[in-house]
Amino acid sequence: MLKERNSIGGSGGGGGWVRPCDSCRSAACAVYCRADSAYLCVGCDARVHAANRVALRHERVWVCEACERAPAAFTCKADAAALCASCDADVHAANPLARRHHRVPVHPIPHHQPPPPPINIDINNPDADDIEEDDDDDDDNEAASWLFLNNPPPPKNNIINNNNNNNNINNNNGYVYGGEVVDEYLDLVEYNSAEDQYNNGEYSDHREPHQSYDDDDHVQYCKQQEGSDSVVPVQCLGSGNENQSAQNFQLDLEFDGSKHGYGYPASVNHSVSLSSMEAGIVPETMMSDISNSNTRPTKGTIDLFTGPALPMPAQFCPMDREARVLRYREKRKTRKFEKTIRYASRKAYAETRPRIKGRFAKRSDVEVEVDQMFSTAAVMAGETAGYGVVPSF
DNA sequence: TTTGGCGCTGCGGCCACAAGAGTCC
DNA sequence: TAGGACTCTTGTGGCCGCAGCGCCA
Repeated sequence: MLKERNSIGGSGGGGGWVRPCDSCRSAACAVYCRADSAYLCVGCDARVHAANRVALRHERVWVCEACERAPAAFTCKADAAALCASCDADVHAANPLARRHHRVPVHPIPHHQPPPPPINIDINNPDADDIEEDDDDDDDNEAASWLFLNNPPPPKNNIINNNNNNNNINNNNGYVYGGEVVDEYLDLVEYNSAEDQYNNGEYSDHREPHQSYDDDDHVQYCKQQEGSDSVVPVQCLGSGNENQSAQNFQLDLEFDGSKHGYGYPASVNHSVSLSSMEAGIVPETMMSDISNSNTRPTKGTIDLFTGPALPMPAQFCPMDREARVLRYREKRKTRKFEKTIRYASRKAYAETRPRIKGRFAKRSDVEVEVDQMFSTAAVMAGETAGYGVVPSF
């Protein structure tokens, strides 16, 4: 299993090349082995460090996700990224918001396992050592949950207190996002990153094999959760409300369109105000493509109940996942946060439309007649000029 | 230390209507 | 099956109201 890696476009990184794996020389490196002083791809890392017990104990860290050339030194929770010292300085000196990001020194990847390390959650034993031993570990696991999106988030972020009877609100004021939680510290970038990860199916296998479950397992999981006195996972909101639990879980699955084998995952309409942002204009000719290629459910809704659940492959082959990761990275590089104008003609019309206190106002008859006169004159002029088509904006 | 007032900032809703999308015949 | 008529939905920008926050007395 590969670690989800969100590279951040720090000025300290990039440069157009990625350090290749020191072993195979073909794949991009993913981890840095301090003992070997070697940069390895995931495949070679697994192969090399599974060779013997000594190698098994090699201390490894992730390669910086921004420059992908140096070992990571810090983990930024808000960016959900492991960065080297240089990229960390560059990225987090960019603006005051970035400076507020909570960063912790990156911890080495523990005893060799297919990264990321699984977080064993013993529901019935919250005090188990597998979860957290202290606050530091708690923070680390939280960071890991962001960094290693393949993992389920640790209970801290994913729980609510039964006694508080809070629905869809966790203790950290995070936002529940399809069973995951979007941290309050996350700005638009992170939010969109998470969205893109969903859209790209990056969350497809965010559960470890032993933690992946089907509906029956989920029911069992919820029952276990509900049997717990202290914590209840977000997926199992409302004790005794199996329908709610099932819906939440179904929501989670719907986000993970890859499991269904859909060409596109279930799209979710996220309303983000971009009024202050520069607008990029999408040529209207593209709209037909967009409309045809992405059938959307009703605005603000997720199609949860239409049709039976499709069979889901439990695992993707490594090549498939690698391709998906590459596709995601490409998409991330070209991602734009500007407001996208889908219909330039509508924009032009809206700008010329009469307003009253900012609201669109009805056009008076005089204005309509004037418009008709102008349009007629324009058509006439176009005909005399030999043009039979009135161009759209 | 607490409370109330004030200013600033950001977000969401509202409006009309052309154009796209879908349905029916 | 193609195409016209019809209905429904979407998207567009600027202003206002409101909530949240910080500052000060």
